Amino acid sequence: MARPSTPKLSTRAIADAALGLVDAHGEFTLPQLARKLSVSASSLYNHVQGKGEIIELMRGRAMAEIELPDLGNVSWQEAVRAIATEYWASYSKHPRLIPLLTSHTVRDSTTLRVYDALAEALAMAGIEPAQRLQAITIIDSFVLGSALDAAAPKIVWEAAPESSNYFKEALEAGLSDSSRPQTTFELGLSMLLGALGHQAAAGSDGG
Amino acid sequence: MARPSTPKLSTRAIADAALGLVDAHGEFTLPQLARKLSVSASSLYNHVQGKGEIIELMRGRAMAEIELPDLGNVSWQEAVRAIATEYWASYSKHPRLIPLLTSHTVRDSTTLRVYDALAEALAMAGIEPAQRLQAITIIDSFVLGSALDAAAPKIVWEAAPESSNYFKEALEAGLSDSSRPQTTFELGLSMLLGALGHQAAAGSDGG
DNA sequence: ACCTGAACACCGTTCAAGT
DNA sequence: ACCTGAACACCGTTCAAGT
Repeated sequence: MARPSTPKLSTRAIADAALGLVDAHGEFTLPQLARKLSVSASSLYNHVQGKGEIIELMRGRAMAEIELPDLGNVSWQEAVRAIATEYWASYSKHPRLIPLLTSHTVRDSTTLRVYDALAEALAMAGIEPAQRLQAITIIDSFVLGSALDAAAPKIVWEAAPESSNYFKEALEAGLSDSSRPQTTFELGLSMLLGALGHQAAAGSDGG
Repeated sequence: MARPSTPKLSTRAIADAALGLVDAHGEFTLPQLARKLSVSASSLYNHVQGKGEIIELMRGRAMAEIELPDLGNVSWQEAVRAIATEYWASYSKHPRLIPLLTSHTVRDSTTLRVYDALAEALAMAGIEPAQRLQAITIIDSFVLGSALDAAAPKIVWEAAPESSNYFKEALEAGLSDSSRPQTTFELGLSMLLGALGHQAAAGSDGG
């Protein structure tokens, strides 16, 4: 019963099973993963270099869900908005995956195509290369931070007995809404888009 | 040689030693930490509940470096800018700590006072409680994401052989500058502050 | 090529024993 | 109260052995 005629494992199956564990428990170990796949832990090494590669496979699975807009049909602002929102949503579907991703360098092509699309939309807006990199970085930071913020069993929204009234009344006013993460993300994104619009307009005036 | 007359350990010493390991290696183990403190691993448990508490102690050490502005002397926008910049800077001093923090709930009072100060500055601007919580969340997300972005041996700035020209020329235009993370953060923060200013003005008009 | 089981060095945590 | 060393269950990874 050493080598089966049809393989029991594949990188796809490994990634999906691992993602299931992370969604459920916030972490995963190779013995857990192997058990879930009805296989021994050492078998995983026939398909994968180690635990790190499994994390990169999960990133790919999450990013694969992103559908990019057709850049020919919409304004650049709508394009950037759509890309950023898809990006945020795919992170938010697997919030507990994010902490695992942040300590790893990315080289995943599925992720890079999102940056490509962003760059193209910003170029459409007439934003010059140097400002374009800054804009991408700012949007990326906000998306990642927002997804993290939505992910973490958050601070602030639970315990602040000795806090100022300014903070407490803000908490009380904002708590109950379950769609808060989404609407807050969209508001912040609109702020950035508005500012990028001004910058693009000023650039085409002056330069 | 069991109990020394003067204790060899303290939570402060443990946190500082752990922070040194994380800064240097991006992670830490209890045996490593114990060795650095010339102590056995089990001794740590006389001062600390476990590894998780050590992470929280490190968060406190990082946040303790934040100096909050005197809110009486500056405009609310300058106050928010100063708070957010200090916050970002203290994360950025220990970039490799961030991934460890993101999977933990916060209850650290040193961190909460930063939110208090932010809330007060936004209240000064006349921003109502519900919008105040959104504004705090947006700023927090951007600060955290920007620090992470500056931390990670980043994607994008290395490998994109098959990328679009729009993206490549942005990369080429932006790479060489070593102060890029700081200036990009400040630009994004200004974008958000401008939008918050509009919102505050509109609120005081209408309401 | 692909799975197994034994083995290795390591980890976080507990606990009786010492002063 | 505070440190030690032995012990436990667990982890990631390697590798010879099987088909």
